[in-house]
Amino acid sequence: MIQTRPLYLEIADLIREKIFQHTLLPGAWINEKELTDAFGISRTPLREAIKVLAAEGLITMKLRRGAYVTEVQTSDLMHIFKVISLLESQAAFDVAEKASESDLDLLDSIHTKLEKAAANRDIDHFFEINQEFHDTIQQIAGNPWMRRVIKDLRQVLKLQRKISLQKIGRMEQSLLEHRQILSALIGRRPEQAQLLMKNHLQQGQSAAT
Amino acid sequence: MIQTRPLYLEIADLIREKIFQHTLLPGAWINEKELTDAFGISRTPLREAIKVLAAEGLITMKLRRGAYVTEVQTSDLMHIFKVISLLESQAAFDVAEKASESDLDLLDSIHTKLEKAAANRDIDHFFEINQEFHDTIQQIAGNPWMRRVIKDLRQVLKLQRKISLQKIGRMEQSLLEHRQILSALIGRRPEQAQLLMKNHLQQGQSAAT
DNA sequence: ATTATGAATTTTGCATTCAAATTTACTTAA
DNA sequence: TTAAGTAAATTTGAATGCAAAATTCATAAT
Repeated sequence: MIQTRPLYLEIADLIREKIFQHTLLPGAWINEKELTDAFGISRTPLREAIKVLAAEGLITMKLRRGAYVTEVQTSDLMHIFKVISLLESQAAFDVAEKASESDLDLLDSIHTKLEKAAANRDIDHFFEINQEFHDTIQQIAGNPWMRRVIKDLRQVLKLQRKISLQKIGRMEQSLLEHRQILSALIGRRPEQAQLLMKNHLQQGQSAAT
Repeated sequence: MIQTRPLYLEIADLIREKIFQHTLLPGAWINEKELTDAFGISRTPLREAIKVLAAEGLITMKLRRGAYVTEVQTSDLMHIFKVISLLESQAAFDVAEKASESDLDLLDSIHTKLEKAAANRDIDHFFEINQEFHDTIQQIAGNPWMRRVIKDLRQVLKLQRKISLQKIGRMEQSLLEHRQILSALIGRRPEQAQLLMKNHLQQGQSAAT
Protein backbone atom coordinates (compact mmCIF):
# COMPACT_ATOMS: atom_id res chain seq x y z
CA MET A 1 0.00 0.00 0.00
CA ILE A 2 1.50 3.25 -1.16
CA GLN A 3 0.31 6.01 1.08
CA THR A 4 0.51 9.65 0.20
CA ARG A 5 -0.05 10.89 3.73
CA PRO A 6 1.11 9.62 7.10
CA LEU A 7 -1.49 7.75 9.11
CA TYR A 8 -1.59 10.27 11.95
CA LEU A 9 -2.85 13.00 9.63
CA GLU A 10 -5.61 10.77 8.31
CA ILE A 11 -6.59 9.97 11.87
CA ALA A 12 -6.52 13.67 12.78
CA ASP A 13 -8.97 14.27 9.93
CA LEU A 14 -11.27 11.51 11.16
CA ILE A 15 -11.29 12.83 14.71
CA ARG A 16 -11.86 16.38 13.47
CA GLU A 17 -14.85 15.07 11.55
CA LYS A 18 -16.22 13.37 14.65
CA ILE A 19 -15.86 16.62 16.54
CA PHE A 20 -17.64 18.72 13.92
CA GLN A 21 -20.37 16.11 13.51
CA HIS A 22 -20.79 16.37 17.27
CA THR A 23 -20.19 12.67 17.66
CA LEU A 24 -17.56 13.93 20.06
CA LEU A 25 -19.02 16.80 22.07
CA PRO A 26 -17.07 19.60 23.73
CA GLY A 27 -15.83 18.38 27.09
CA ALA A 28 -15.93 14.74 26.01
CA TRP A 29 -13.02 12.51 26.94
CA ILE A 30 -11.08 11.03 24.04
CA ASN A 31 -11.13 7.30 24.63
CA GLU A 32 -7.93 6.00 23.09
CA LYS A 33 -8.88 2.37 23.19
CA GLU A 34 -12.27 2.99 21.63
CA LEU A 35 -10.75 5.00 18.80
CA THR A 36 -7.86 2.65 18.07
CA ASP A 37 -10.37 -0.22 17.93
CA ALA A 38 -12.76 1.75 15.75
CA PHE A 39 -10.02 2.77 13.33
CA GLY A 40 -8.13 -0.49 13.52
CA ILE A 41 -4.81 1.18 14.31
CA SER A 42 -2.36 1.31 17.19
CA ARG A 43 -2.09 4.01 19.81
CA THR A 44 1.03 5.61 18.35
CA PRO A 45 -0.51 7.37 15.32
CA LEU A 46 -3.63 8.13 17.34
CA ARG A 47 -1.65 9.91 20.02
CA GLU A 48 0.27 11.85 17.38
CA ALA A 49 -3.02 12.90 15.80
CA ILE A 50 -4.28 14.04 19.20
CA LYS A 51 -1.20 16.23 19.60
CA VAL A 52 -1.87 17.86 16.25
CA LEU A 53 -5.45 18.61 17.21
CA ALA A 54 -4.29 19.95 20.56
CA ALA A 55 -1.96 22.34 18.75
CA GLU A 56 -4.94 23.52 16.71
CA GLY A 57 -6.88 24.14 19.91
CA LEU A 58 -9.58 21.57 19.16
CA ILE A 59 -8.42 19.25 21.89
CA THR A 60 -7.16 20.02 25.38
CA MET A 61 -4.71 17.71 27.11
CA LYS A 62 -4.67 17.09 30.82
CA LEU A 63 -1.58 15.55 32.34
CA ARG A 64 -2.11 11.89 33.21
CA ARG A 65 -5.83 12.22 32.53
CA GLY A 66 -5.94 12.12 28.77
CA ALA A 67 -7.35 14.35 26.08
CA TYR A 68 -10.68 16.17 25.96
CA VAL A 69 -12.58 18.02 23.26
CA THR A 70 -12.03 21.70 24.00
CA GLU A 71 -14.90 23.60 25.60
CA VAL A 72 -14.97 27.16 24.33
CA GLN A 73 -16.36 29.82 26.62
CA THR A 74 -18.47 32.72 25.44
CA SER A 75 -15.54 35.02 26.15
CA ASP A 76 -13.38 32.91 23.83
CA LEU A 77 -15.92 33.31 21.05
CA MET A 78 -15.77 37.08 21.42
CA HIS A 79 -12.00 37.11 21.33
CA ILE A 80 -11.78 34.78 18.37
CA PHE A 81 -14.35 36.78 16.42
CA LYS A 82 -12.41 39.92 17.05
CA VAL A 83 -9.27 38.43 15.52
CA ILE A 84 -11.10 36.91 12.58
CA SER A 85 -12.97 40.09 11.74
CA LEU A 86 -9.75 42.07 11.88
CA LEU A 87 -7.99 39.71 9.52
CA GLU A 88 -10.85 39.07 7.12
CA SER A 89 -11.65 42.73 6.79
CA GLN A 90 -8.03 43.35 5.89
CA ALA A 91 -8.28 40.57 3.31
CA ALA A 92 -11.33 42.30 1.83
CA PHE A 93 -9.38 45.54 1.64
CA ASP A 94 -6.55 43.81 -0.21
CA VAL A 95 -8.89 42.08 -2.63
CA ALA A 96 -10.63 45.35 -3.51
CA GLU A 97 -7.24 46.82 -4.18
CA LYS A 98 -5.48 44.14 -6.16
CA ALA A 99 -7.79 41.36 -7.34
CA SER A 100 -7.74 40.55 -11.04
CA GLU A 101 -10.92 40.78 -13.09
CA SER A 102 -11.17 37.00 -13.19
CA ASP A 103 -10.80 36.88 -9.40
CA LEU A 104 -13.77 39.19 -9.12
CA ASP A 105 -15.71 37.12 -11.64
CA LEU A 106 -15.09 34.07 -9.49
CA LEU A 107 -16.39 35.84 -6.40
CA ASP A 108 -19.39 36.98 -8.35
CA SER A 109 -20.18 33.45 -9.46
CA ILE A 110 -19.87 32.15 -5.90
CA HIS A 111 -22.20 34.87 -4.75
CA THR A 112 -24.72 33.86 -7.40
CA LYS A 113 -24.68 30.33 -6.00
CA LEU A 114 -25.24 31.83 -2.57
CA GLU A 115 -28.29 33.74 -3.80
CA LYS A 116 -29.69 30.51 -5.21
CA ALA A 117 -29.15 28.57 -1.99
CA ALA A 118 -30.89 31.37 -0.11
CA ALA A 119 -33.78 31.38 -2.56
CA ASN A 120 -34.14 27.63 -1.96
CA ARG A 121 -33.97 28.13 1.79
CA ASP A 122 -31.20 25.53 1.78
CA ILE A 123 -29.46 26.49 4.99
CA ASP A 124 -26.75 23.83 4.98
CA HIS A 125 -25.80 24.63 1.42
CA PHE A 126 -25.96 28.35 2.14
CA PHE A 127 -23.60 27.84 5.04
CA GLU A 128 -21.19 25.89 2.86
CA ILE A 129 -21.10 28.43 0.04
CA ASN A 130 -20.85 31.25 2.53
CA GLN A 131 -17.69 29.57 3.76
CA GLU A 132 -16.43 29.26 0.19
CA PHE A 133 -17.04 32.96 -0.45
CA HIS A 134 -15.03 33.99 2.57
CA ASP A 135 -12.26 31.51 1.85
CA THR A 136 -11.97 32.66 -1.74
CA ILE A 137 -11.50 36.23 -0.60
CA GLN A 138 -8.65 35.11 1.61
CA GLN A 139 -7.17 33.10 -1.20
CA ILE A 140 -7.22 36.11 -3.50
CA ALA A 141 -5.75 38.31 -0.78
CA GLY A 142 -2.82 35.94 -1.05
CA ASN A 143 -1.44 35.85 2.47
CA PRO A 144 -1.08 32.16 3.33
CA TRP A 145 -0.20 32.90 6.95
CA MET A 146 -3.26 35.02 7.44
CA ARG A 147 -5.32 32.31 5.85
CA ARG A 148 -3.90 29.68 8.11
CA VAL A 149 -4.68 31.71 11.21
CA ILE A 150 -8.25 32.31 10.09
CA LYS A 151 -8.70 28.65 9.24
CA ASP A 152 -7.52 27.51 12.66
CA LEU A 153 -9.65 30.04 14.50
CA ARG A 154 -12.76 29.30 12.44
CA GLN A 155 -12.25 25.67 13.30
CA VAL A 156 -12.33 26.45 17.00
CA LEU A 157 -15.49 28.49 16.47
CA LYS A 158 -17.13 25.48 14.90
CA LEU A 159 -16.87 23.68 18.23
CA GLN A 160 -19.73 25.83 19.39
CA ARG A 161 -22.87 24.06 18.26
CA LYS A 162 -25.14 27.00 18.91
CA ILE A 163 -23.61 29.08 16.20
CA SER A 164 -25.79 29.03 13.14
CA LEU A 165 -28.05 31.13 11.07
CA GLN A 166 -31.02 28.93 11.58
CA LYS A 167 -33.21 31.93 11.52
CA ILE A 168 -34.14 32.67 7.93
CA GLY A 169 -34.09 36.31 8.87
CA ARG A 170 -30.39 36.19 9.53
CA MET A 171 -29.81 34.42 6.26
CA GLU A 172 -31.49 37.24 4.38
CA GLN A 173 -29.52 39.79 6.35
CA SER A 174 -26.28 37.89 5.70
CA LEU A 175 -27.05 37.75 2.01
CA LEU A 176 -27.64 41.46 1.90
CA GLU A 177 -24.32 42.10 3.58
CA HIS A 178 -22.57 39.81 1.13
CA ARG A 179 -24.14 41.70 -1.74
CA GLN A 180 -22.76 44.94 -0.38
CA ILE A 181 -19.32 43.51 0.21
CA LEU A 182 -19.18 42.09 -3.31
CA SER A 183 -20.25 45.41 -4.74
CA ALA A 184 -17.50 47.22 -2.84
CA LEU A 185 -14.94 44.67 -4.05
CA ILE A 186 -16.02 44.90 -7.68
CA GLY A 187 -16.21 48.67 -7.39
CA ARG A 188 -12.68 48.55 -5.98
CA ARG A 189 -13.47 50.53 -2.84
CA PRO A 190 -11.03 49.02 -0.31
CA GLU A 191 -12.01 51.07 2.75
CA GLN A 192 -15.67 50.36 2.21
CA ALA A 193 -15.11 46.66 1.62
CA GLN A 194 -13.06 46.51 4.80
CA LEU A 195 -15.71 48.25 6.87
CA LEU A 196 -18.54 46.17 5.45
CA MET A 197 -16.69 42.94 6.08
CA LYS A 198 -15.90 44.01 9.61
CA ASN A 199 -19.53 44.79 10.33
CA HIS A 200 -20.62 41.60 8.63
CA LEU A 201 -18.44 39.52 10.89
CA GLN A 202 -19.27 41.57 13.94
CA GLN A 203 -22.91 40.70 13.26
CA GLY A 204 -21.86 37.14 12.89
CA GLN A 205 -20.81 37.12 16.49
CA SER A 206 -24.38 36.33 17.30
CA ALA A 207 -25.09 34.27 14.22
CA ALA A 208 -21.77 33.18 12.71
CA THR A 209 -21.57 33.89 9.07
CA MET B 1 9.81 11.27 39.99
CA ILE B 2 6.74 13.49 39.96
CA GLN B 3 6.62 15.41 36.75
CA THR B 4 4.50 18.45 36.18
CA ARG B 5 4.74 18.36 32.41
CA PRO B 6 4.80 15.54 29.91
CA LEU B 7 8.18 14.71 28.46
CA TYR B 8 7.26 15.61 24.91
CA LEU B 9 6.62 19.22 25.87
CA GLU B 10 9.97 19.46 27.61
CA ILE B 11 11.62 18.03 24.53
CA ALA B 12 9.72 20.48 22.30
CA ASP B 13 11.17 23.29 24.43
CA LEU B 14 14.68 21.93 24.08
CA ILE B 15 14.41 21.61 20.31
CA ARG B 16 12.90 25.09 20.06
CA GLU B 17 15.91 26.37 21.99
CA LYS B 18 18.29 24.63 19.62
CA ILE B 19 16.50 26.22 16.69
CA PHE B 20 16.61 29.74 18.14
CA GLN B 21 20.24 29.32 19.20
CA HIS B 22 20.89 28.34 15.59
CA THR B 23 22.35 25.03 16.68
CA LEU B 24 19.75 23.74 14.27
CA LEU B 25 19.69 25.93 11.18
CA PRO B 26 16.77 26.43 8.80
CA GLY B 27 16.73 23.58 6.32
CA ALA B 28 18.59 21.26 8.68
CA TRP B 29 17.42 17.69 8.98
CA ILE B 30 16.21 16.63 12.42
CA ASN B 31 18.28 13.56 13.24
CA GLU B 32 16.08 11.49 15.51
CA LYS B 33 18.80 9.16 16.69
CA GLU B 34 21.16 11.99 17.51
CA LEU B 35 18.51 13.79 19.54
CA THR B 36 17.21 10.74 21.41
CA ASP B 37 20.80 9.90 22.32
CA ALA B 38 21.56 13.47 23.34
CA PHE B 39 18.43 13.75 25.50
CA GLY B 40 18.55 10.16 26.71
CA ILE B 41 14.97 9.44 25.74
CA SER B 42 13.13 7.19 23.31
CA ARG B 43 11.78 8.14 19.92
CA THR B 44 8.14 8.29 21.01
CA PRO B 45 8.21 11.57 22.98
CA LEU B 46 10.68 13.02 20.49
CA ARG B 47 8.37 12.36 17.57
CA GLU B 48 5.45 13.82 19.50
CA ALA B 49 7.50 16.93 20.18
CA ILE B 50 8.34 17.20 16.49
CA LYS B 51 4.65 17.11 15.64
CA VAL B 52 3.99 19.96 18.06
CA LEU B 53 6.74 22.05 16.49
CA ALA B 54 5.42 21.22 13.03
CA ALA B 55 2.01 22.51 14.06
CA GLU B 56 3.70 25.74 15.17
CA GLY B 57 5.38 26.01 11.79
CA LEU B 58 8.93 25.74 13.09
CA ILE B 59 9.44 22.33 11.59
CA THR B 60 8.35 20.95 8.23
CA MET B 61 7.69 17.26 7.78
CA LYS B 62 8.41 15.37 4.59
CA LEU B 63 6.77 12.00 4.12
CA ARG B 64 9.23 9.16 4.65
CA ARG B 65 12.12 11.61 4.73
CA GLY B 66 11.83 12.99 8.22
CA ALA B 67 11.57 16.45 9.70
CA TYR B 68 13.41 19.62 8.75
CA VAL B 69 13.75 23.05 10.34
CA THR B 70 11.44 25.30 8.35
CA GLU B 71 13.04 27.67 5.85
CA VAL B 72 11.09 30.91 5.68
CA GLN B 73 11.11 32.81 2.43
CA THR B 74 11.25 36.57 2.20
CA SER B 75 7.64 36.55 1.02
CA ASP B 76 6.67 34.67 4.18
CA LEU B 77 8.30 37.35 6.31
CA MET B 78 6.25 40.03 4.58
CA HIS B 79 3.04 38.11 5.06
CA ILE B 80 3.73 37.33 8.69
CA PHE B 81 4.65 40.92 9.44
CA LYS B 82 1.43 42.08 7.90
CA VAL B 83 -0.61 39.87 10.23
CA ILE B 84 1.41 40.77 13.29
CA SER B 85 1.22 44.50 12.67
CA LEU B 86 -2.52 44.28 12.15
CA LEU B 87 -3.03 42.43 15.42
CA GLU B 88 -0.55 44.33 17.53
CA SER B 89 -1.83 47.68 16.39
CA GLN B 90 -5.33 46.60 17.39
CA ALA B 91 -3.93 45.57 20.77
CA ALA B 92 -2.42 49.04 21.15
CA PHE B 93 -5.79 50.55 20.32
CA ASP B 94 -7.48 48.46 22.98
CA VAL B 95 -4.87 49.27 25.60
CA ALA B 96 -5.20 53.00 25.00
CA GLU B 97 -8.92 52.60 25.44
CA LYS B 98 -9.24 50.40 28.45
CA ALA B 99 -5.97 49.88 30.33
CA SER B 100 -6.01 50.63 34.06
CA GLU B 101 -3.67 53.23 35.51
CA SER B 102 -1.50 50.50 37.00
CA ASP B 103 -1.31 48.81 33.60
CA LEU B 104 0.03 52.03 32.12
CA ASP B 105 2.45 52.40 35.03
CA LEU B 106 3.76 48.94 34.25
CA LEU B 107 4.29 49.81 30.60
CA ASP B 108 6.01 53.00 31.65
CA SER B 109 8.40 51.10 33.90
CA ILE B 110 9.21 48.63 31.15
CA HIS B 111 9.89 51.49 28.81
CA THR B 112 12.25 53.04 31.36
CA LYS B 113 14.22 49.78 31.39
CA LEU B 114 14.29 49.95 27.62
CA GLU B 115 15.73 53.47 27.70
CA LYS B 116 18.47 52.25 30.05
CA ALA B 117 19.37 49.30 27.88
CA ALA B 118 19.59 51.62 24.90
CA ALA B 119 21.77 54.07 26.83
CA ASN B 120 24.12 51.19 27.65
CA ARG B 121 24.13 50.06 24.03
CA ASP B 122 23.13 46.64 25.35
CA ILE B 123 21.52 45.26 22.21
CA ASP B 124 20.62 41.81 23.50
CA HIS B 125 19.00 43.24 26.59
CA PHE B 126 17.25 45.89 24.52
CA PHE B 127 15.85 43.20 22.29
CA GLU B 128 14.59 41.25 25.28
CA ILE B 129 12.88 44.21 26.94
CA ASN B 130 11.47 45.30 23.62
CA GLN B 131 9.82 41.90 23.45
CA GLU B 132 8.51 42.35 27.00
CA PHE B 133 7.02 45.73 26.12
CA HIS B 134 5.12 44.32 23.18
CA ASP B 135 4.01 41.26 25.08
CA THR B 136 2.75 43.34 27.98
CA ILE B 137 0.60 45.40 25.65
CA GLN B 138 -0.97 42.22 24.34
CA GLN B 139 -1.47 40.95 27.85
CA ILE B 140 -3.27 44.14 28.82
CA ALA B 141 -5.34 44.05 25.66
CA GLY B 142 -6.60 40.81 27.12
CA ASN B 143 -7.34 38.69 24.07
CA PRO B 144 -5.60 35.36 24.70
CA TRP B 145 -6.34 34.09 21.19
CA MET B 146 -4.80 37.15 19.60
CA ARG B 147 -1.82 36.74 21.86
CA ARG B 148 -1.40 33.13 20.91
CA VAL B 149 -1.46 33.94 17.21
CA ILE B 150 1.12 36.69 17.63
CA LYS B 151 3.34 34.44 19.72
CA ASP B 152 3.30 31.67 17.13
CA LEU B 153 3.99 34.03 14.25
CA ARG B 154 6.77 35.85 16.08
CA GLN B 155 8.33 32.49 16.68
CA VAL B 156 8.42 31.74 13.00
CA LEU B 157 9.96 35.15 12.37
CA LYS B 158 12.75 34.27 14.75
CA LEU B 159 13.84 31.52 12.39
CA GLN B 160 15.26 34.21 10.19
CA ARG B 161 18.69 34.94 11.57
CA LYS B 162 19.14 38.12 9.59
CA ILE B 163 16.46 39.98 11.49
CA SER B 164 17.95 42.21 14.11
CA LEU B 165 18.54 45.78 14.99
CA GLN B 166 22.26 45.43 15.01
CA LYS B 167 22.55 48.90 13.72
CA ILE B 168 22.56 51.31 16.64
CA GLY B 169 20.73 53.71 14.42
CA ARG B 170 17.73 51.43 14.26
CA MET B 171 17.82 51.02 18.03
CA GLU B 172 17.55 54.77 18.50
CA GLN B 173 14.75 54.94 15.97
CA SER B 174 12.94 52.04 17.61
CA LEU B 175 13.25 53.72 20.99
CA LEU B 176 11.79 56.92 19.62
CA GLU B 177 8.85 55.01 18.20
CA HIS B 178 8.27 53.26 21.50
CA ARG B 179 8.30 56.60 23.28
CA GLN B 180 5.59 57.87 20.95
CA ILE B 181 3.50 54.74 21.32
CA LEU B 182 3.73 54.90 25.10
CA SER B 183 2.74 58.53 25.06
CA ALA B 184 -0.31 57.77 22.92
CA LEU B 185 -1.27 54.94 25.27
CA ILE B 186 -0.91 57.04 28.40
CA GLY B 187 -2.68 59.92 26.70
CA ARG B 188 -5.44 57.46 25.83
CA ARG B 189 -5.44 58.21 22.14
CA PRO B 190 -6.44 54.84 20.62
CA GLU B 191 -6.33 55.76 16.94
CA GLN B 192 -2.94 57.33 17.31
CA ALA B 193 -1.54 54.42 19.30
CA GLN B 194 -2.84 52.06 16.65
CA LEU B 195 -1.28 54.00 13.80
CA LEU B 196 2.05 54.42 15.58
CA MET B 197 2.22 50.74 16.40
CA LYS B 198 1.40 49.83 12.84
CA ASN B 199 4.15 52.05 11.49
CA HIS B 200 6.55 50.82 14.13
CA LEU B 201 6.04 47.23 13.06
CA GLN B 202 6.02 48.10 9.40
CA GLN B 203 9.47 49.60 9.96
CA GLY B 204 10.42 46.43 11.73
CA GLN B 205 9.95 44.55 8.52
CA SER B 206 13.48 45.50 7.69
CA ALA B 207 14.80 45.43 11.24
CA ALA B 208 12.37 43.45 13.37
CA THR B 209 11.40 45.31 16.49
C1' DA C 1 -26.59 3.83 55.22
C1' DT C 2 -22.32 6.06 54.70
C1' DT C 3 -17.59 6.46 54.71
C1' DA C 4 -13.03 4.66 54.55
C1' DT C 5 -9.56 1.40 52.95
C1' DG C 6 -7.27 -1.21 49.73
C1' DA C 7 -7.01 -4.48 45.91
C1' DA C 8 -8.08 -5.05 40.91
C1' DT C 9 -8.59 -2.81 36.61
C1' DT C 10 -7.93 0.61 33.37
C1' DT C 11 -5.40 4.20 31.33
C1' DT C 12 -1.54 6.98 30.48
C1' DG C 13 3.29 7.96 29.25
C1' DC C 14 7.19 6.25 27.49
C1' DA C 15 10.36 2.47 25.69
C1' DT C 16 11.09 -1.12 22.61
C1' DT C 17 10.37 -3.87 18.58
C1' DC C 18 9.28 -4.70 13.79
C1' DA C 19 8.39 -3.99 8.88
C1' DA C 20 8.80 -1.20 4.95
C1' DA C 21 11.04 2.49 2.54
C1' DT C 22 15.08 5.12 1.70
C1' DT C 23 19.87 5.88 1.45
C1' DT C 24 24.58 4.32 1.15
C1' DA C 25 28.12 1.26 -0.17
C1' DC C 26 29.78 -2.10 -2.96
C1' DT C 27 30.27 -4.95 -6.98
C1' DT C 28 30.27 -5.78 -11.76
C1' DA C 29 29.93 -4.63 -16.61
C1' DA C 30 30.57 -1.52 -20.39
C1' DT D 1 36.62 5.31 -15.27
C1' DT D 2 31.98 5.49 -15.04
C1' DA D 3 27.38 3.69 -14.90
C1' DA D 4 24.11 0.33 -13.45
C1' DG D 5 22.50 -2.86 -10.49
C1' DT D 6 22.31 -5.02 -6.05
C1' DA D 7 23.09 -5.88 -1.26
C1' DA D 8 23.75 -3.77 3.36
C1' DA D 9 22.77 -0.27 6.54
C1' DT D 10 20.05 3.40 8.09
C1' DT D 11 15.81 5.65 8.90
C1' DT D 12 10.98 6.19 9.10
C1' DG D 13 6.23 4.83 10.37
C1' DA D 14 3.58 2.11 13.12
C1' DA D 15 2.65 -1.80 16.52
C1' DT D 16 3.57 -3.76 20.77
C1' DG D 17 5.26 -3.98 25.61
C1' DC D 18 5.80 -2.31 30.22
C1' DA D 19 5.74 0.46 34.48
C1' DA D 20 3.57 4.15 36.98
C1' DA D 21 -0.50 6.66 37.91
C1' DA D 22 -5.39 7.08 38.13
C1' DT D 23 -9.79 5.08 38.46
C1' DT D 24 -13.09 1.69 39.74
C1' DC D 25 -14.87 -1.69 42.57
C1' DA D 26 -15.39 -4.42 46.57
C1' DT D 27 -15.08 -4.95 51.36
C1' DA D 28 -15.08 -3.54 56.06
C1' DA D 29 -15.83 -0.35 59.78
C1' DT D 30 -18.53 3.21 61.88
